[in-house]
Amino acid sequence: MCPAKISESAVRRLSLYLRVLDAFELAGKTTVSSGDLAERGGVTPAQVRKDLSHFGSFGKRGLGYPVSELRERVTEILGLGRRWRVGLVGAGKLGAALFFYDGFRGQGFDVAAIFDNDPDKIGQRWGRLVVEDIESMDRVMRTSQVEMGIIVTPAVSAQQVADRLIASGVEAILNFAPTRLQVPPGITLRNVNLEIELESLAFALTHENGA
Amino acid sequence: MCPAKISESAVRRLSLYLRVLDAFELAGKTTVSSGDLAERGGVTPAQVRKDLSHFGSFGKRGLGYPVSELRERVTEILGLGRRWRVGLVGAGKLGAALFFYDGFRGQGFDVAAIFDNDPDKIGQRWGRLVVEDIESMDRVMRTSQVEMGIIVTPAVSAQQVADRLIASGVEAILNFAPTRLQVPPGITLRNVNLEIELESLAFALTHENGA
DNA sequence: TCGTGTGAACGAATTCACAGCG
DNA sequence: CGCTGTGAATTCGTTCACACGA
Repeated sequence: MCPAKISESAVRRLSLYLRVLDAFELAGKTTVSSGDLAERGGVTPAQVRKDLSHFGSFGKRGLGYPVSELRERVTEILGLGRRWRVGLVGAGKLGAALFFYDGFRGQGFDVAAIFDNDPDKIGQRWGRLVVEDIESMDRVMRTSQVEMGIIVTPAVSAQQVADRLIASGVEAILNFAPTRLQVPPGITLRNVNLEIELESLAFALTHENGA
Repeated sequence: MCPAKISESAVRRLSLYLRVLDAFELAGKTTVSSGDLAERGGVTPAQVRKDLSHFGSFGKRGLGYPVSELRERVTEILGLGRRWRVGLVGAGKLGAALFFYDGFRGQGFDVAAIFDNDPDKIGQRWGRLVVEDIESMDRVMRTSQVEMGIIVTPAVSAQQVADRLIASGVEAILNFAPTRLQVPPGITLRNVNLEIELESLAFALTHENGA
């Protein structure tokens, strides 16, 4: 009922449901059925029920799920009942875009440190933070109690940055650099790779038969 | 051998192999085994062979695959034997980061138009382009022969933008807005959602047992 | 009756294991 | 031999279908 082995995609769907629940709660609905959630989330009702059932029985038969309570439970399950401290490595354009992106702090994630190795960037003030030298990562990460790292450096530096992050105690990394990173077991890594996304679109357009 | 139904993840692995092949070719290697590719790509040798076998027999038994030839074939398969024209919708920070990102044009993708609905942004010169009014999307997209759209607008505008892109003849969309987009069949959609990635990291950190 | 929760059926994707060719 | 190419076996995720409780 609680934790066996939840698939990566199931977890991502929970994020989705959470957003749908937010919308329903805002709209004043007090209960939703798996069908309601499914429709707004673009999945099947059975999928919704199965996903939720991994963590317990939150619904009432014949009625559906209590919106507010389910929202709380899913928030808890995803580990969003608290705030997370994030370190951003790479003070380039993409780093800036992420840093100044609002729906970030709104969701419980605080950027607590920014790093770069470019002397021109180090010392710059970004909002309430100052861009730190990558060399002082270990010290800064520990004093700021950073738990997650986001890599927005060029590909060549990414592995080195990942190694440093891990050495500083970070156990979860989101990598935007177009490189396959090697991380030891126990470290969670997610990749966002623009090139791969575009190439998969190119493949789809090239191999579509009809239309 | 050629086209049945290739899974999305298999296509993404092809992108990966392509990058590994680039590295091998640069290093002067002339043949690689599935084991070589697997090691550098973080997958199993059997997976590599299976993925490639969907498109033909490129290897020699007892020897491996000819690097240069395989690289050409995979490039062709992914639809990267030509350049693609991309339209960027949203001239904010993230849009700018993507626009000025190099490894974009390097991979065969050219941003051919940028749109926004903010009067302050419309008319701005970005490199060789001028930010266009979203209202003129249909005309601009057609004269620029744009084939793919990238959405980097706030969530509230994203669906409307997607509809317009599709009306302008675009059949492939990469969506960075944190919203579930509805698109008709025949339109390829990929989502990149920062919030979902972070939440999946939060889940992983919350539910890790060992350490 | 309605919608959940869930075992069972199904299907997709990965891995295994080996025949076959250089 | 060594390594590919591929059916067979397996694992994993999704969907079905129905018993059960509100």
